[in-house]
This record gives sequence, structure tokens and C-alpha cells, in this order.
Amino acid sequence: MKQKNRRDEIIEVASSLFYDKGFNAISMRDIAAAMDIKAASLYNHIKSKQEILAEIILEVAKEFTAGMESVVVANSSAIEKIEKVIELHIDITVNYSEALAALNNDWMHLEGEDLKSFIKMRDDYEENFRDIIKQGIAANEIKPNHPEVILFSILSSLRTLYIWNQKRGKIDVNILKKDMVSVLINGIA
Amino acid sequence: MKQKNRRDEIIEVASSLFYDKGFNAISMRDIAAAMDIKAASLYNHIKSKQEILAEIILEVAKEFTAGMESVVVANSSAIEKIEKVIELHIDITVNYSEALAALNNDWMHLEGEDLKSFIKMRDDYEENFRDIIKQGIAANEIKPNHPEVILFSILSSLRTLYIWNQKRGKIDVNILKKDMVSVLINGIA
DNA sequence: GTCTATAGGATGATAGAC
DNA sequence: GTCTATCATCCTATAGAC
Repeated sequence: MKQKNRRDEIIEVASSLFYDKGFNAISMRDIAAAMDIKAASLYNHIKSKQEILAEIILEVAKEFTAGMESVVVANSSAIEKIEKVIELHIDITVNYSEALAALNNDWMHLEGEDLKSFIKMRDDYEENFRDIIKQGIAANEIKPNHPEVILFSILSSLRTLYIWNQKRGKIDVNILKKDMVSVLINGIA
Repeated sequence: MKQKNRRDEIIEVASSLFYDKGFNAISMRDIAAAMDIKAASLYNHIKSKQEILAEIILEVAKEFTAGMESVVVANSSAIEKIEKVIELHIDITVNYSEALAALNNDWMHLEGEDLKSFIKMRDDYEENFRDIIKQGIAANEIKPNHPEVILFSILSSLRTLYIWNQKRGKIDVNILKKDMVSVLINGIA
């Protein structure tokens, strides 16, 4: 286990505050107050407010990228790959619930290389997912609906799972995985 | 009636700016600059920045509420009602695409009665949708998955449709409705 | 590592001239 | 209806004492 230093504590507290109100609504004073110190003291551990945001978002983005890479190279059917992607999202949602708000809503406030890097990871992720769907359609595993509609429908549900998972008492992770796979792949009717 | 034009223009320009960066990242000076006037001039038409936000969000929220009410009272099966809800979201997405960003991401920056009113509309909307799903399960029209998973999966897709609809060239509305109904109700496999 | 003090600039909003 | 000028407050970030 990695020991929790002061810097990590800042990232964690900031994640939680960004979760509620977003990056721009939270000041360095807010973050400091939540840690019972003064804003100036934060700068002994981090370089800027931007750095906090980048830390939060890029860590999770890298998790998604790594997870998707291991799905893509697996020797499985398209449907099995989509099941793996659903499970990946649920695992990350459970482990990084608060960081996901910043990743979803505040990524556009990243700057410079961090912004470019995030956008590339996100686009690559979507492209990989799109390819899986197209392969599934080509192999007659997936119905020939517009691939973009399929991609968007599944990804929207997975990306906003963090909101709903927080709001309503947590369902057991394994039951959640089973039900989401069932609903997203086989439909509700 | 009222001196609507200039005021509506402010709301429209603000919606578009909020769409890109969110309520807190956009200043009154930004809104004014986009209209080629000075920030102080805005206050001849609106009372505060808060008022702009409330106007944007509550107008769309009322559309959703009215639409859901007419679905609820209809004499249809649960699946037919869900189809109507999907069509409602698509229609609103097409007509209010930019306002939906504020509704989804900046509602927590509403204040006082506006905030209370929004939350009540949103909760009532979800409760109506939940009831439709439960009735569908009771009537054996819908598979007995966890109702909350079904509700969340469909609603997530519908609520973030505005992002995807902007990003990728618009598919014809009727094809979009048909495909989304198919994917969300019958699944992809 | 945390503090006080403060720089330097942005912000929402108002007053009053035209 | 729009402008200039301005206020009071907030913001991120730095310097330097302890």
C-alpha cells in the first residue's frame, strides 16, 4: 500500500469538492479550508490549481486506456469484449467515483499538453470501442443498427454511472455488473 | 408583450458559451463581448448572472415536465410510454441542444427557489419514469432486472445525447428515434 | 509545513452621463 | 440602451517569517 502523503490528501479533498460543484466553483481557499489549513500552504505541495485538476483526470484516464488495451488484444467475441468494457467501467466507478466527475465535466479546463493528452486518450478509447462494435456487426453478433447510436448509448450509461451509484445506495458490484450487461446488451423488453 | 428581443439574445449567447465551458468559467464580460457590447449594458436587460442561468435551465426543465405528464396520462403500454419518453428527449435535444449542457452540468449553481424548483421537477420526472418501468415489469412487458438499473441506463443515454448529437454530424431525427428505441429497448445483441 | 501579508488581476454589479 | 468609471470582493499565486 502506498502511504498517503499530504499531496495525495490535497488531490483527494479537491476531488470531493470538484465532485459537488465543479472545478471552477471551488477555490484554493475552499480546498485549504476543507483541510483546516490556509490556501498558501497548499503551494508547498502542489504547483498550481491546474496541476490538481490534471492529476485527478489523467490518473483515471490512464486507467481507462490501460483497461481498454487489454480488452482489445483479448481473443474474444465482440459481445464478450463489450461485457469486459462494461465491467471495466464499473470497477473504475467503484474505485475512483469522485474523480469521474472532473473527468466528465471539467476536462475542458485542462491546459496545454495535459489537455491534448486527455483528448487523445478519450478519442482513442472511443475509436477502440467503435471498432469492437463494427466487428460485432460484421460478424452478425450485433444487430445492424447505426454503430454510432450503439456506441453512444452504452458509453453514456457507463460514463454517468458514477452519479447514480453515489445517489442511490450501492448495489453489490457483481449484481450491478450482471444487470448492466443484461440491460445494455439484451435490452429491457 | 415584453421587450423580448435583446433579452432573448443574451440568453441564447450565454447558453452557447455555457455549453463550451460551463457557467462558472464564463464571465459577464465574456457574454457581453460575444454580443459586441460592454458587460454593464447587460444589466439593462437582466437582473443578474444567476437569472440567466435560471432562465436557461428552467425553460427546458418545464418542457421535460410537460412532456412527461402527457406520457403518463396516455392510455398505452409501458413499452409504448418508454418509446414516447425517448422521442421526447430527442425532440428536446434537437430544439434546445445548448441549454441542455447547463441543465445537466450547472443546475447545482442555481439558488433559492430556482434550485428547489429544479430539483423537484427532476425528482418527479425520475419518479414518473421509475413507475412506468415498474408497471412494465409487473405486466411482464419488461424483463425483471433491477428497475433502477433500467431507469439509469436509459436516462443516462437520453440525457447525454446532446453531446454526441453535436459532435458527430446529425443523423436524421426519425432514423435516430427508430435506432435509439431499438437499441435501448431491444438491446444490441 | 504552515503561517501572514500582499501582489496583481478578474469578477458581479451599480451609478450616472449621453 | 449603451457607455465609462468604479466599487467591493474574490481569485491564484508568491515572498518571507517562524
